[in-house]
Amino acid sequence: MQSDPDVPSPARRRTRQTIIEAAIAAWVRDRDVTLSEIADHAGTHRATLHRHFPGRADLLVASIRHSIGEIADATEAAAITQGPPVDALNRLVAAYLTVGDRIRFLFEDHTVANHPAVAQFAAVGGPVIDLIRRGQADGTIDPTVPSAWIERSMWALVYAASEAVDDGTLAAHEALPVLLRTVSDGIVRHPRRDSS
Amino acid sequence: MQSDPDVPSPARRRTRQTIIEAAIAAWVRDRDVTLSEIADHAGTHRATLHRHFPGRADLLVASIRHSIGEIADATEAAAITQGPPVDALNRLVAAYLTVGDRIRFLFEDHTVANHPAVAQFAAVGGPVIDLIRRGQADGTIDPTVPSAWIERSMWALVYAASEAVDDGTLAAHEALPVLLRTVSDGIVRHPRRDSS
DNA sequence: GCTTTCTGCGACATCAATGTCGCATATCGA
DNA sequence: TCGATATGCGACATTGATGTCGCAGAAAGC
Repeated sequence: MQSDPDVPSPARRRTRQTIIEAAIAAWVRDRDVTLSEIADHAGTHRATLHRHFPGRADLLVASIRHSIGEIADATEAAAITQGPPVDALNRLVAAYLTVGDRIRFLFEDHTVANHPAVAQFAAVGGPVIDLIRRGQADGTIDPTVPSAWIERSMWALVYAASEAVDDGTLAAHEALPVLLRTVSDGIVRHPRRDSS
Repeated sequence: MQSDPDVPSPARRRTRQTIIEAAIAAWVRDRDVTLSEIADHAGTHRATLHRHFPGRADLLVASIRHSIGEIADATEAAAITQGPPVDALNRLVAAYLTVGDRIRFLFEDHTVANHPAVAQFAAVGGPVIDLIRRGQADGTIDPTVPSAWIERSMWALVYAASEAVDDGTLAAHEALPVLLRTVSDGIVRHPRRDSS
């Protein structure tokens, strides 16, 4: 009855999403998980997984795209073109932390991070670099270091914070303030000029 | 003839070290390299590799121990129990950066990072936590965030800097100053109180 | 020089993950 | 209720990495 061959049935879409979700969760914990284990974790059968994703590579690409989409949505919601750069940056970091597991999935491993599908991610990074440069121009963000490094260090700290929450090093409620503090001001205090 | 069965021949030790070195270098780039490729990269034969390390797991453990040893040596050389905490911390970060590739090897992948052989690493981390607490006690290091998080964020930024040098985002000569700057002061500048 | 040791080389078996298929059953949508 | 679709299930072949072995040649040590 193919009402529209391009639009898969709702049921099919649901299992597809379930599998992707399970794959990301499993891959964050262990890059070497078996497709069987992913299928189990998704509450489905390995054969079904193969029906949705012919090969491991296909599932990987789908998971990457899904993650990038969510990170892009979060970035979008942070409205980083609005308001003072530092405020925007705080919103951005907070947004990143909410999708910390996706970020870890994308950058935990070079095989994934260097995947062609992640290259598309540069499109998401553009506005962020613009934001950083804007802050550097008005002096509110450190102009003495490359903007690319600022972006990189942000990612690194968000990554670390997300991981710290997962393994219990940080409590969920303290992660954001602690992260913002470290990103903004580092770890050294200068009592003479600023004792806060 | 066995002059001493516990002391392997010099030649044997050399190839062993060569293989370990090649393994770390290869694993940093790609967690899924074949033992054949590692052997090739070491300029030896796969069978020889198996003579030194019966299985992949053995080579992994040896590589982990080797890396931990070098990181421990670097930490030792930083003399972090000496002098003002902030100075010691700067020396420590600089020392970490010199062994950045080992650090990336150990923490790039959960399979390695959670390996029992890495647990021994807690022994290396003890003095670092002491250092951080010392700085928090005298007010030169941010006392408002957990010391474990400070240590974690240091690792994360060293990791990122080492990676940035490797992929060309940072030039080798600028990596250390940029890293120290970010670790110490974060990325936000506060013109009213400190315009440097 | 000679003996010991280590390495190069290639063959072989093994094993786990992957990918494919056919059929029965359950579930969804009209 | 009925037809189409999606899934569960298990069997099968394939493939690539791994680990083992024996032998011959090179290198190191005395």
